[in-house]
Amino acid sequence: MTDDVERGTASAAAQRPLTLADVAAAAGVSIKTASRALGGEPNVADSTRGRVRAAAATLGFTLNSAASQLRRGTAVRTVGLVVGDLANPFYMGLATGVEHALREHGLQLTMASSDEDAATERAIVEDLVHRRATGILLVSTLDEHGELRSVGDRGVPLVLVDRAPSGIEADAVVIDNVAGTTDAIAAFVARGHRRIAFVGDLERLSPQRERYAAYAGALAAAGLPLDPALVARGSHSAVAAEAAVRDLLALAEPPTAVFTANNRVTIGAIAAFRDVAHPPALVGFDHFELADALGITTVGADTAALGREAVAALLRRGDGPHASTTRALPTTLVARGSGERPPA
Amino acid sequence: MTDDVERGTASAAAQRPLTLADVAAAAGVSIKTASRALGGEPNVADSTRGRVRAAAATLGFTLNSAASQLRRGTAVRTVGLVVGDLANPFYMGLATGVEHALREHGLQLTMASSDEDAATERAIVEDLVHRRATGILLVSTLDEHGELRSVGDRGVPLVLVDRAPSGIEADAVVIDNVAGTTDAIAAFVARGHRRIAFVGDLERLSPQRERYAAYAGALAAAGLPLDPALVARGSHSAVAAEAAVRDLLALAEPPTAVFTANNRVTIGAIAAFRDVAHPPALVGFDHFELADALGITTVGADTAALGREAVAALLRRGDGPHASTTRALPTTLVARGSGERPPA
DNA sequence: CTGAAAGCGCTAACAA
DNA sequence: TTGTTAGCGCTTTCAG
Repeated sequence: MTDDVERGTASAAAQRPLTLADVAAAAGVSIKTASRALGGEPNVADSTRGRVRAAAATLGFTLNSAASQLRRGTAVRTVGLVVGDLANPFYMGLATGVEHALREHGLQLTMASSDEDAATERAIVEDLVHRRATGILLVSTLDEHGELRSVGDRGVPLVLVDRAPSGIEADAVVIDNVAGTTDAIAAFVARGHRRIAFVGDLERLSPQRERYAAYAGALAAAGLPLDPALVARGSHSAVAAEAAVRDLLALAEPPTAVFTANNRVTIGAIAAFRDVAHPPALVGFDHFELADALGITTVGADTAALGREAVAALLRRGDGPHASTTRALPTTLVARGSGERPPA
Repeated sequence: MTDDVERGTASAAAQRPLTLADVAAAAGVSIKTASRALGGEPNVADSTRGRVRAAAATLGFTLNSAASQLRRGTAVRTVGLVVGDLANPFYMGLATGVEHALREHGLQLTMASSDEDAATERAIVEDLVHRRATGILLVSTLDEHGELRSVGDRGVPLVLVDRAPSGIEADAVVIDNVAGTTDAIAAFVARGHRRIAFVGDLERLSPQRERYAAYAGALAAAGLPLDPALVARGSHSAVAAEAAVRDLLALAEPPTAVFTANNRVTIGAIAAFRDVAHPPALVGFDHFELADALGITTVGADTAALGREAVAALLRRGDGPHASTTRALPTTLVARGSGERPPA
C-alpha cells in the first residue's frame, strides 16, 4: 500500500472527513456559529455568514444529514414509492401523480423498484422504515401481506397501491377491476360476440385475479360458456402475450373478441395482430398514450389520480389512527375502434 | 410535566421515541447485546437474539438509521438518479438500466424527478450530497453546469446523463446525436427528399441543439437549402408537437419528409398524421416500444445501455480521480416503413 | 449576535 | 457470548 505517499501530497482531497469544527476553525468562529451560518438560521451577521460559507466551499465541506437528523430527531420528510417495474408506463403515471401530490405538501419522493421480487421488496421497505420515512406507498409483489404489519407497528404509515391487501388490515387504493372488466365484456356481448378470449398476466397478482373473475362472471351473466381454450393466463411480458395470442388465432375456432388484462398483454396482442387481415375485436385493460394513434379500445383508471389518492390516504393515516380503508378508482371504457369490430 | 402519569399507562403507543435502551431493558440484556441482536451481527446466542427481537417487535422498535449511520460513518450505499419527467419512457429505460447495473454492485437506487425545474433539481442534488450518496446520476435541466462543481468538491461523484456538460469538467454519458440525426437525414436525401422538416423540443436542451445542428449540417452536405418554414422547435409536449406538425402539413408546399427530434415529438407527429391520406415520410429520434406495431422508423440508442454506462462511469469515478470523460453511445436507424416513403 | 456544554441513538473498541 | 465506555457530528439549551 502507498497510503502514506498519497496522504503526503498537499492539495488533494481531505482524507479525514471534514466536520463543522474544521469549518469553524477556518472561519475563525465557534462551531455553533458555523452551524447557524450553514444551516440558514437567522441571527447571524451577514459578514460572518459569508466567511463561514466561503470556508466551507474552500474546504469542500457539507453538513452531515445523519448527524443533524439524529440531533433534531426528525428527518427530511420523504415518502417512499415502491413499484415492481420501472419500465412500465402504468407505474410511471402513478409516480407522476404521487410526485405532484407530494410536492403540494412539501414532501420528497424517493422511488425504488422491487423488480417484482419479494426479497428486494422487503429490503427496500425495511430501509425506509429504518430511515423513518414519512410514509410508504407500496405496489406489493407479495401474495400475503401479514408481514407488513410490522411497518405500521413501527410508526411508518403504509398504503398499498393497485393490489388489494391480503391477510392484513391496511389502507389501500386500487382500481375497480371488476367494473372495468365487466364493462368491456358486456360491450363485446352486446355486439354479438360469443367467443371472447381472456389473455392475462401472472395469476398471483390480485388485479389479474379480479379481472379474470369478472370476465368469468360477465360471461356467466350473459349465459355464455367459459371455454378454457380461450383463456391464456400468466403472460408477464409483451413477447409472451404475443405468443399466447398467436396460439388463440391458430385455433380451429378462434375467438371473435379478445380481452387483454393489462397494458403489457395488450401490446403483445397488437403485435400478434399486425399481419392478420381480419383480427378479432380487442379491448385492453389500462389506458396508454398511443392507444389513440393505434385505435385501440381500452378500459382503465386514471393512473395519476391513483397516485394522488394514494398520497391522500397516506396523509390521512399520518394524521392519526382510524379504520383501514380501501378505495377503488372508477374506470372508463374508451372506444377507439378495435373494440367495436363485429364478430367475423 | 406529567411524564410519570403518561408513562404509567400500560398499552398505548409510545410517546417518547423508543431507543435500544428500552429494548435492552425489556429483554434483560445490555444495550450492546441488543444492538448486536438487531443488527444481525454474529456472536449472539440464538436464544438471546430471539428474546431481543421479540422485545423489539412487542414495543414496535426499529433501529434508527441516522444514529447508526453517524456512528458507522458510512451510509447504506445509495445512488441517486435525477430525471426530468417520470412519465417519459426514455427515462424509464434509463432507470431500468441503472437499476440493474447498481444491483450487480449491491447499490441501492433512489430516484427523483426535477420536473425540468432548476430549483427542484438543486434541492434534490443538495439533499443527496448531504446524505452522502455514493453517487449522483443527473439528467440536468440546467443550461450551465458550473454550480455543480461543488458536488464533486464535496466528495460525491457526479455523472451527467443524456445532456452534455457545459461550463464544467465532468463525466458524462450521452447519445451520439450527430451521427443519429445525420443518418436519418441522409436516408431521406438518398430517397430523393428535398423538403425535409425538423420538429424539435425545447432549444435549451443540449441534445436538441445537437440534433438541430446535425440536421442543418446534413442538409448543407446534401446541397439542400435550410428552409426556416420547415423548422419547428420548442414543442415540449406531444400536443404541442401535434399542432406544429399540423401547421407544417398545411403549408402551401408541405414537407415530403419529417424528422422528429425526440419521442414526445414523434408521438405528436403520429397523432397529426392520423387522418392524412398520404402523410410525409417520418423518422423519429428515440426508439419506443410501439414503434414496431405502428411501423414508425426510428433512430436512437439503447436507453438501458445508457443507464449501465452511466453507472460504470460513476464507479470508475468513485475508484479515484482521473480526467473527465464523455462517452457517446452509438445509435441505430431501424427502418419500419414510415421513414421509407418516397417523396410525394 | 455569538459561544460553551450537553447529548441525540447508536456502534467500535476494548474488556470480561 | 456479553457488557462498559467513549464518541460519531450536529443542534439544542442556556449564557454571554
